[in-house]
Amino acid sequence: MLASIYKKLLEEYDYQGWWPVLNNYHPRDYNTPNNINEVFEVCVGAILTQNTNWNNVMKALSNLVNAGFLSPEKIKDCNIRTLKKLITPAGYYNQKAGYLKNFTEFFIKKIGTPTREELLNIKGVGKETADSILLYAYKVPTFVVDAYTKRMLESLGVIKGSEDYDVVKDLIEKELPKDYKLFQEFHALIVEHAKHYYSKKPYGVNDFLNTGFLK
DNA sequence: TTCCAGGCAATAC
DNA sequence: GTATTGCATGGA
Repeated sequence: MLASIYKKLLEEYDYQGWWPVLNNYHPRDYNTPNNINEVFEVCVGAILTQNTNWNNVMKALSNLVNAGFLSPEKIKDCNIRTLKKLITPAGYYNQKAGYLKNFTEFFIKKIGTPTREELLNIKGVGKETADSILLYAYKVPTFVVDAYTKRMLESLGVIKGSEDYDVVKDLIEKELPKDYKLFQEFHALIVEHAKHYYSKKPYGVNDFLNTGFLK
């Protein structure tokens, strides 16, 4: 079921090349992020994009880059007010500035790939952000369940919609090869698809996935 | 003008 | 244990 959804979405939208680094998507390149700076950038983006559209996140990331602040050392040492100002376009900047400080402190100490547990212990990193960081920054095959994913799967009748995050995550992972490349593409494709069909109510109207092949 | 976005933590029930 | 609420900008 989920494999056929993935296949259909891939046919429709092609490879997405997530996670964007320096504003660039990179379809079929699964080596990105290539270095520690890019890894850090993906993590920062994952925190900034919480309940916020990517366009606003790009503005915040650009501000950080232009100010020379997109590095662990800078974010760790900078004045919190300065940080808030730079990330203002991403919204919730009072909270997110603190979240970035918390994450950066962890990032500087941590050697190698963090565990999900470690990430979840950081104030400001919840399940989706932790999984985004693992999947897109560290290439760990863990699936990212977002609001779009649940919305789409509910509309398609795959889930009820009231399931907990980890239940949906396990359900998806169970039915697919545990491959970080596939997980990256599938999540990105779901977001792309959902922007078309699951952003406005009523959800799922004219979704080509919902017109017969699943039923 | 209203609605929404690639959630999270704190609080209330 | 589950449901609500506050957080905020910028684009459609």
